[in-house]
Amino acid sequence: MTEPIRIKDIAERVGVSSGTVDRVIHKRGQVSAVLREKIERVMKEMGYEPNIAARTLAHNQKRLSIAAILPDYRTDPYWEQPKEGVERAAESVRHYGAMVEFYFFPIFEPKTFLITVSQALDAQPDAVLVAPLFLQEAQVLFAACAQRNIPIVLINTQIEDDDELTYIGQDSYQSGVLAGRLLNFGLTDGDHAMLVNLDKEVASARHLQEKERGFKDFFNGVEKKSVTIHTAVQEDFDDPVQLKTWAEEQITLHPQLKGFFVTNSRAYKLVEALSPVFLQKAKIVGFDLIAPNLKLLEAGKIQFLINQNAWQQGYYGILTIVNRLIFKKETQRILYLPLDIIVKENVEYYLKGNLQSPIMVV
Amino acid sequence: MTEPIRIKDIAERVGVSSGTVDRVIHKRGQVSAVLREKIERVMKEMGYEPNIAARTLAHNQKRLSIAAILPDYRTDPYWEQPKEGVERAAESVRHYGAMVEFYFFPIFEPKTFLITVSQALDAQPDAVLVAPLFLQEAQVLFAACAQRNIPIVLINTQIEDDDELTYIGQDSYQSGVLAGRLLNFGLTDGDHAMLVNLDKEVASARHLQEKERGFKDFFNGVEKKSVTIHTAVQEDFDDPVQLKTWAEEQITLHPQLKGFFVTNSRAYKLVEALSPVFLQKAKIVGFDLIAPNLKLLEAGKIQFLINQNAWQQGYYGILTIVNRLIFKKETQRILYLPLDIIVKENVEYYLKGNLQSPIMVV
DNA sequence: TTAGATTCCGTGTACGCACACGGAATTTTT
DNA sequence: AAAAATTCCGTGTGCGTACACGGAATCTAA
Repeated sequence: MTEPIRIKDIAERVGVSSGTVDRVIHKRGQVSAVLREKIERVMKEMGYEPNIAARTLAHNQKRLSIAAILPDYRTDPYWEQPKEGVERAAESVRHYGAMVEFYFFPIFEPKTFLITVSQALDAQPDAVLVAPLFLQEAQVLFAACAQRNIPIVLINTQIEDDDELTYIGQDSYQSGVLAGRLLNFGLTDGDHAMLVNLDKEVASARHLQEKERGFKDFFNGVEKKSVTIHTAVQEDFDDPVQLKTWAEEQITLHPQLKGFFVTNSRAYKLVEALSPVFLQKAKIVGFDLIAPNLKLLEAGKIQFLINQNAWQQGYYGILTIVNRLIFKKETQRILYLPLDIIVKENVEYYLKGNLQSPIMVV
Repeated sequence: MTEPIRIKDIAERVGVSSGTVDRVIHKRGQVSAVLREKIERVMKEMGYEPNIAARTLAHNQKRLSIAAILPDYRTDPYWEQPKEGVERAAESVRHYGAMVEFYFFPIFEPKTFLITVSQALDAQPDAVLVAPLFLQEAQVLFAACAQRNIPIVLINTQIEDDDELTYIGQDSYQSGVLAGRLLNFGLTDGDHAMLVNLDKEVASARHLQEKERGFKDFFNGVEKKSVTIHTAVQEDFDDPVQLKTWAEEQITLHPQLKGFFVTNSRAYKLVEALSPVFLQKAKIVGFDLIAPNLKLLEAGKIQFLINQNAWQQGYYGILTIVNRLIFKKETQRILYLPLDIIVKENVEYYLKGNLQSPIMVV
């Protein structure tokens, strides 16, 4: 193995001190143009790559505080996963001087979200990780971060923007297409299928719209069977009685209904609202490996779950920030996590956050 | 954030020098029992965790050479993936003084495998990564490694042994069960399905046996449809004409045949041997994201591919070794990688080795 | 031309850990 | 009891990088 090239090697080759090379590397100026170019050339020639361990060690007096603004995990089991991913990542990077402060907001309250945001910003974080559920209110946060010049990483909900936003999560459209494919496997010609939004403010929820678009596009595509698609929204998913009534209505209305695609992690609520008899023939595709869903997957009452990798969204979100601000690495603007297809036979591999051993980005 | 505890902090608290604490940490003796216990106690109390960056930096005069003994990737596209995973990992850990030397052997030649092994061992590696395709011959390698007291990591083929072997790969039995589940989705009552081994020396290939067992167990289980299962072995898979003849025989023999489970990455060879007409109705489940399979998945001629994560097998294999020997971390004996279900709608996420940014285990 | 301002570059120290070296304290031997 | 051997522990240095500090060289202004 060839010995790694050090700053010192570059310096000696050029005939300057290591401090000068360092200034070039960090673009800290104070170096004449001639010398700078020469040093840059020699660095390329010799293939210099910084020693991360040494860099980290030298850096380690620096402290990095990250604000994680997430929906309250106590109001919705889905949000436990990003939280745990963030916690795990925080643990991994603690040694490098990064710390994470959580700020939780109630899942359906845009106004409280704004209050939470201002609390987070008051603490003067160096970076922000956020699940920007509310399009309007998120803009306020984006503006504030742009003004303070601190990087911001979005998870779960993708919002395009002029600023330097990073998104980590799923491709919602594609997940809708995939759901179509999976339902299609289980259905036969003439069946009806229904896309169900068990959510609030669906019209303004970008990711739900995208899923619907993808789902419909699949069945308009070439490979589909002749399946009729319905769509429905039910905002009162927290009231079992009402949900049951609603579900039975749908079934009577569409007797050919054989398949459901629930666009978020609440497939279990739909299953609970459907009669056991009906369930025997029904095919259900949902999202996310949360406990109530897993139970029904195991019982054969949910056929497929698409894993949104919520845990990884949190984990990679933090790692991305640390990579940028501590290791000063280039990071990608958009990281689409895989759309894992989960059945009971492979579910166990996706439960522990996929990363059995702590992983550190270098 | 609480400041990280350093060796120095421990030393001051106990009233000794950092050198003494260091000797306790590394169990290098030269410390009285009383003091040792006291230091160990204080370390726990204060929750000492070594600074990986500093440790790595201090360690860095050490060199670690790893021998990677793999089937020749030129004879079988499957083996490109582990090779690339190993290469990527090698790149990530180069800074830490680890280097990987490849040793390739022809995929069906046990004798050449032995020669390759002795070549690898002649180079005096500090650790070995191997795909032990040949049960008998692998024992020779295990013995040699045990004698030299160097750790060995197995990928792809799991072999139990008394020695301290580490296995990274799939759970073959479970992948068979999963294949059963997937085929079951596409078949209807009364259909026949066939498990096809396009391989040589199947009887002594542990992982193929396990897949078969899992597949059959699924259809003997509760949730299955009434599907009749056949199994077949075809060793002359490299001769298209012969394979075609054989395939047509099977179809005439079993007119109800609607589904195939190919137990390795050669599903594409079966597809090429089947008539287009027959393929329109056939359901095919295979393994691995190699180019010819991907093309057929895209074309809708293969319904499902199960991803064996061959890339990751190589990647995590190297990382495990580095974790053990450089970072001195505990590593797990068995790492079962996920059994990803791949359809054309989610295939793209699994192609780039899943790790877009270089990742280092710490 | 000289003092002052500015640009440019070298030196030194710290980061936390690993380990070699040697000195002090204790035990064993003479 | 003195010498030798052994156990035990502290000190010092290096790993490669980041950055503060200050000195030397060059440039500007009087």
